[in-house]
Amino acid sequence: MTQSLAPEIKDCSDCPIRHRAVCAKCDTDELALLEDIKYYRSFSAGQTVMWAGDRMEFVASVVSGVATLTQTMEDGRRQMVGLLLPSDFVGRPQRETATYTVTAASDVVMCCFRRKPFEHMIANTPHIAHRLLEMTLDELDAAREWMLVLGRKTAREKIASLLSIIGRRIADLGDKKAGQSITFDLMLTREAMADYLGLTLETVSRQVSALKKDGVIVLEGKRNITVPDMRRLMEEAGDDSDGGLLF
Amino acid sequence: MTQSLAPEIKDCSDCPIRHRAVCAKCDTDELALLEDIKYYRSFSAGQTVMWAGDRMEFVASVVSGVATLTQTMEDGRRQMVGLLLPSDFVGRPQRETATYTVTAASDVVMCCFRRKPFEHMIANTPHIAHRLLEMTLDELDAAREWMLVLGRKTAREKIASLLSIIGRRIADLGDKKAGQSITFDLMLTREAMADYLGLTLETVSRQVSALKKDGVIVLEGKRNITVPDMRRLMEEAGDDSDGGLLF
DNA sequence: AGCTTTCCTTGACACAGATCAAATCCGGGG
DNA sequence: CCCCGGATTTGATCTGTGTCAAGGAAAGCT
Repeated sequence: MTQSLAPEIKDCSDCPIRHRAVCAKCDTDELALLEDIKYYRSFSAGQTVMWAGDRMEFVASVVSGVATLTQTMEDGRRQMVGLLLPSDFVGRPQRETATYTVTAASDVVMCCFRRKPFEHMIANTPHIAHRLLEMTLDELDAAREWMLVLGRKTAREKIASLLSIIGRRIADLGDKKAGQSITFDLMLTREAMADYLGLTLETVSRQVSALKKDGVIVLEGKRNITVPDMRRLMEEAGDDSDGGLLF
Repeated sequence: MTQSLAPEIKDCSDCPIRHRAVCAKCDTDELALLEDIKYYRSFSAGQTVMWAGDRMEFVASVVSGVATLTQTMEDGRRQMVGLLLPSDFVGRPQRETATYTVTAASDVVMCCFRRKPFEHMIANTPHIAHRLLEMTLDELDAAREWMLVLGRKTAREKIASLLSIIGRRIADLGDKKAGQSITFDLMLTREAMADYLGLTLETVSRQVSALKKDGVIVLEGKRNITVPDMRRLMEEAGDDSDGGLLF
């Protein structure tokens, strides 16, 4: 539960997210400036990275692992509002306090930037500002896709949507195509899935079982998932199946 | 139903959204450049501004009126994913085709920029790029707040949340404080409200009636709403009532 | 090994909100 | 002033998902 596990990465040129993170467009000189204000931190599964309302000392990129953004109501109802995979950006420049609670869903390594110097760099480094805008627009699109899931899809479609999205992002660099078989580890508990989908964990469990029974997915243990036919999964998600060509 | 109604605004210095829109930070010279690539368009209530999948010829700011962003599933289920009030930005730079359908909920005037030249300006005008980033981050926060509404709130809380958000934005420049009485026109049909909230229009109607019966709101006609006590409304919305100081 | 804890599954039942169906309201056109 | 069509309200019933409850399985600790 301590914050240990010194990561092996030292140099940006070795970094696994070098070409997708907020620094993607930076040239060598700009990277050198970033190196000055960056430091790595590791979090173990379950650990809270940042509490909503806390003063935000840094912004960061997820290097490895999965983290979640959640919002909680006074009576305890909880909704996940963001799922952070490697290369995703955490924190909002220009804001003093965190709006959401950030939690490590698995062991996580983050590349942190001290907030003030990073804000300064945004103002002076168009490559960073533009990349951040691009990433924020992508997140906004993802959030809007999720609003459709939350507002209009059935429980079964919600589960299929979640698996489909995670599957696509995980198999991302593995250049898979729709229709092929994909295997991945789902790094979320049933409860976290429920929080993402606006369901109860019981309903999540039942629907996962149902998708398994119907052969849409194959489970090995509780978390390792194989999708024999991605197109089938996307149909179950209620997505336009023509969308299979995208991503 | 035609696209007419030439707006009276000609010059940016007269513009009602001058200090809140994407151009808020521009200086005189930059505004002059924007004037060259801008033109006004009017849309009457119900008219579609842009279809999802269409080629996007322009991006725009809403000058007056209310527009909606919606997403539709193959079987017709519909979810609103954005509510565009004056000063909000429409369209995504760097993207050829529209992702969402944009519809005028009331009569709307937009300040449109031809897309290509505008993208060029973003690249060369930090004031615009930064303001756009800021606005996009705000929209992302709004989308995430909405995910909590869609995922975890009851029908009554959803209605109260919608009224609370619209009320706050409308009474925005009218420097109202929490606890004061606010009156405004709700420019949405019950169906549009339902699409925003992930409900059916019947449920919307019932819950609006219930809030009225309980004195949380007062109706004059179908659309004109008075909120005697904003704090009460926010409690009904399930929001932390301390949040009443913000906005 | 046995114990504890955490996560997951499954079943029985309740209820919020959906669905189906009618009636009513209201503004605009003739 | 009456008629028409869309928007809204209201009622009756149905159903998907939540809630409550009871086990089961895997993983870590002593």
